[in-house]
Amino acid sequence: MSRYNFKETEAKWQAIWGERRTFCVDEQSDRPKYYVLEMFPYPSGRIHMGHVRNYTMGDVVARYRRAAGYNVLHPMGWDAFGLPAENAAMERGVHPAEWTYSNIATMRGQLQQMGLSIDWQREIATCHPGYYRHQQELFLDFLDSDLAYRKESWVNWDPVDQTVLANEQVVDGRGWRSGALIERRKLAQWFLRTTAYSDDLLDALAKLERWPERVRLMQENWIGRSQGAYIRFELRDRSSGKSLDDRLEVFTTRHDTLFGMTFCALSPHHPLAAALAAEDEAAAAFIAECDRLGTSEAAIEAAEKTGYDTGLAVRHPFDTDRVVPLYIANFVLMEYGTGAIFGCPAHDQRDLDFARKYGLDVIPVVAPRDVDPAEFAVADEAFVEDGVLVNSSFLDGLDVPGAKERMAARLEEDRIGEPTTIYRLRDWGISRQRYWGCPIPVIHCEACGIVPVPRGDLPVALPDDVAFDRPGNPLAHHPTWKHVDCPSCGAGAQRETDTMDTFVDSSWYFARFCSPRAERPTNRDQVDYWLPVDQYIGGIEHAILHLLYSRFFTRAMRRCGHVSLDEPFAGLFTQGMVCHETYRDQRGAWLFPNEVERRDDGTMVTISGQGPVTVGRSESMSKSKRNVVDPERIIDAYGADTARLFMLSDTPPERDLEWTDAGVEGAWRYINRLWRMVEAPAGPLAPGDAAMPDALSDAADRAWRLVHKTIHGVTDDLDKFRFNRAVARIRELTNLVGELEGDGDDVAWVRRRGLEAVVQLIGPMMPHLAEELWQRLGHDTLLADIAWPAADPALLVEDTITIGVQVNGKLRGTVEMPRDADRETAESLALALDGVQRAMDGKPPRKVIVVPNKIVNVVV
RNA sequence: GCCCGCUUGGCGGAAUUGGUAGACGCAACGGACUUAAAAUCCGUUUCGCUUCGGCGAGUGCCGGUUCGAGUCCGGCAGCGGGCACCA
Repeated sequence: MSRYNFKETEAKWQAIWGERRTFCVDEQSDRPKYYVLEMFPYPSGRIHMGHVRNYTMGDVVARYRRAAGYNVLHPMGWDAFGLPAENAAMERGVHPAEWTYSNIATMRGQLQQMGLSIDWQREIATCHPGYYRHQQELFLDFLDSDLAYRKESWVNWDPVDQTVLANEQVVDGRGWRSGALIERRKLAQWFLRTTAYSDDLLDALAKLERWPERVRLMQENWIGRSQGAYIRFELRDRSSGKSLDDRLEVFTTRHDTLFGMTFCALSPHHPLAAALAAEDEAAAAFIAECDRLGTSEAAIEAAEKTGYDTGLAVRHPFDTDRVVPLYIANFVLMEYGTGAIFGCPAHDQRDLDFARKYGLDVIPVVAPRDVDPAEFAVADEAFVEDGVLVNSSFLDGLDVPGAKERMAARLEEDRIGEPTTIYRLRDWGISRQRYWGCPIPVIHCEACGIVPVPRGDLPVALPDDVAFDRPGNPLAHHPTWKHVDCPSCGAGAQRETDTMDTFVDSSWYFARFCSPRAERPTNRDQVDYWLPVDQYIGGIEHAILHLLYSRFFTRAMRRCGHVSLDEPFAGLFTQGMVCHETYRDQRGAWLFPNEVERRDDGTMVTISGQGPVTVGRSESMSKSKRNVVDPERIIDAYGADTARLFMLSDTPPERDLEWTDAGVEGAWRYINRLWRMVEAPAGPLAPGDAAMPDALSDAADRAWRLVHKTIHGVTDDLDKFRFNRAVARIRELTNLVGELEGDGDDVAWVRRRGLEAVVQLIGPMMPHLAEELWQRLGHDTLLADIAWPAADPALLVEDTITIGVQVNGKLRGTVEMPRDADRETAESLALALDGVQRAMDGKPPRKVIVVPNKIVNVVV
């Protein structure tokens, strides 16, 4: 018997699929369409295990749907713009384009080695002018539709590198590369009006039934629609008591607690705070201190709450003798509401922490129902639940919702406020002061203002001759690129040098795949045929931003006539990460898994010097911790099918997967076992065209029934993304078929049919091995072109079943009985069991619960 | 800090709608084959006790609902994802 040669076999079938164009799409098909898409990769250099997992899952879905009778679109492309290319340029002097295209070439080869059923004719790269020129057209459409606009906003500015930094690039208030203290700066930036669709993006979540509930929840919270009220307060100078002209407008969701207000606070970026800082050095210093936290909401909210007393006072609108101090506080966000709040420490934990720190009053105005209001006090924990309003004048005695309503009405009556709905969602800032991105196609003219680039002049292409030897945006430094004549008046003008956020690139690539070479961004016939994506697969880390931006983009594209639908992804699956143990040497330096080995006594040592190795817990594979395994090495050593099977076995796809050598070996052993079962079966196989024998022995019948149960179960599992269970079921069937003994016609027939079923069912997971075995079983049609097997419903139900018998809820035995036996039969069979009698200890049954075909529970 | 998840044997996990906890795989141990090793095949394997018939405990922790809870409810802990310029 020949050994399974995976190298030869995998190359052979990849060549055959390629020659026959097996996976190239045909829109003329009369089959129903099915669009399966995995999140396209960033071309970082080489594929990693996360890619292998993602694309294996997608390929299983694509191949399964194809077999199940669908016209499947399964494309691949490259999310090719972004910072790492510029970092490579700076660090190694290689041009971003060269670096990117060379990475793409490498990674394309690696993906092709995986044997994915991808239509490579549709490949796109977002850094290619053939892609981004259409993105520029979309931008111009959005500009025309008032969905794109320019405004000033705050950024993290690195004064040394002369660039804007992402929050993750700001470490302890300093730039990651330069080490310079970062500043907050206001910069004119381009925005997309995501908030135009706040309500729609929120309400439409309910219709995304094939999305994970938690993703919908996260998006709901992200959009953050809340009902509340604006309230305008009179401001006074605290020392003079004089009333000021300016009013302070706050937003609150707890207007019911207005009588518990003991202070007000401004965001450090509130215009009033800026005005105060202009005349008050201490205020300016405080604001500067707040700015050092950067723009990250996480950093701001996790920081200790601090404030600066402005010396101004706020007058209570209904208790007019009361004035409370006005602070500037680091935890008030300018981006949310009005950038100013009133503080009610008794009923908000953050306000309470702040009040305790600055010695402010705490006045409870909502008391729990079961407590005497006179006795009720707030200590370290704010009372945030519903209760009865107290100390609140015209609100006393109401519950929280009632008080909100009454207060809202009163605010409107007195014209000092009104109820409102606000959102946490902000417009999407897409400006990046970087080279390697899609140029924003506008021109700044001194006379005409902002002038869109005429559509006939698109694309606005990136210049190739750029230098990264000085700080700042290379496009801005380029000697000629930005100098153009104004399309409107012809005078000298300047191109916009900002490029787009790479999230823009990935917000419509799924639409471009439908007609990747079209002259316009989309071809309406094609997108109408293929969209929505039936199954989208990617990491949970994209649960909010990428998916929300894509949902927004689809709506915006619809408004501009490029697509006919709102929701791009009908089904979504979010996969877990791939993890590995971490290793460090004596000096604490991280080690790659292939630098260490396990000794017989179980301890780990370095291969080079046999030095001691500390094993850390398993974490998501990352270059920085070196706990990575290169997929190419696994594919070289064991083949793509082994890597694919391992990715699907054992761990449910939504959970994190632990990469282990032992698991890989297990997958490899199974492949060889299947190979042997076909190459050297334990007994004869019936001819391929043999008819079913008239009678089956018990063993053959049992195996034949399992074939059908497995087909049924695996089909259901694949529909529900339970790949690990599907693998387990196929292994069970493999075991039983392998155990079949004898050379009778019935056994020989079931043996053949069993093997064929195993090969067909494992096909989407291990396509190369399956094609090879299918051929060796005597078929001359590609397995990839064979219809998915169907289970015979008659073989799925058993005549006798075994159920558990409990006494007082504890299992005391099992009993076999005919399926759908009546209660009396079940009860008497159950009571007759030795273990049951023993457990009953002579006591009469008080009650016998019989759940047909499930369980009998005797209560004594 | 806020939002969202996850937690079952030595390990990855299975368990339909609340109905026999541990399928399938890994590892370990015992055996067969072999001059030997690898590979392969067979067997054992939740833990504790056991007179070997069984008995008791057990799904992160505490409590509740139920004839019956891994599954439902309340509280807690640990770990992870996201927090708007990484992709």
